Amino acid sequence: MKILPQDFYFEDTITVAKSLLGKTLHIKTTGSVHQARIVEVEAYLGIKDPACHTFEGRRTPRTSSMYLSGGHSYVYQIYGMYFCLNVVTRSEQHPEAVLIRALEPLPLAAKFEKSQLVSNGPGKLCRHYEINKDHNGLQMWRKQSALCISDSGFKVTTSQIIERPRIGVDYAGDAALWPLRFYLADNKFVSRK
DNA sequence: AGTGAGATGGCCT
DNA sequence: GGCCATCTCACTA
Repeated sequence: MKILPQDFYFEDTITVAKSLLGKTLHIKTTGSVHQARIVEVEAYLGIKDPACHTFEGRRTPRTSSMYLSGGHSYVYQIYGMYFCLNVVTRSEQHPEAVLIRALEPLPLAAKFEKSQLVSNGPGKLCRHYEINKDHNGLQMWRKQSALCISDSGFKVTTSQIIERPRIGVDYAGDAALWPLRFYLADNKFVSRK
């Protein structure tokens, strides 16, 4: 299994976001290892992005891991009951990240069942895979981390990537319209059509 | 199908 | 005190 090296995450955030589509997320929980394909992401562009937690250089305890180098995880709690998983991009001087919005569980069962729609949303996937505050600030380029990402050879072409405005950021004015949500066309596990 | 509200609590001002 | 990068269920039609 080819773990993505840390410098994979040093590129510009939109490039990393698109490149993460089709990659495999490995989640180690107590006793078991899960794998899932990344099928939907969103880019958050740091200090000049009103939708981003680090807009205008905001730096708080919650967002401190966004100021780590690319390849670290950034997990935060939202609405008191959900967690969201991000992968930090670029360098310490550029607190940007990619939100993982949906996963396709692997291996895929022979028959698609609705009950398997457990990871088609940023909060749902963290709930299902038990990703929480303990998974904040991990080095995702190391295979011994509880979270890491590999390239399993799944091919994604540019024409398969749908670009849409991000979800749930209406407070961000114009930025709410920026096409920074990316997902795989025709994938059943994407959070919304 | 589409809309609206409630759950629920840490974080930031 | 108010805001949330969400999810689910109830209700309308």
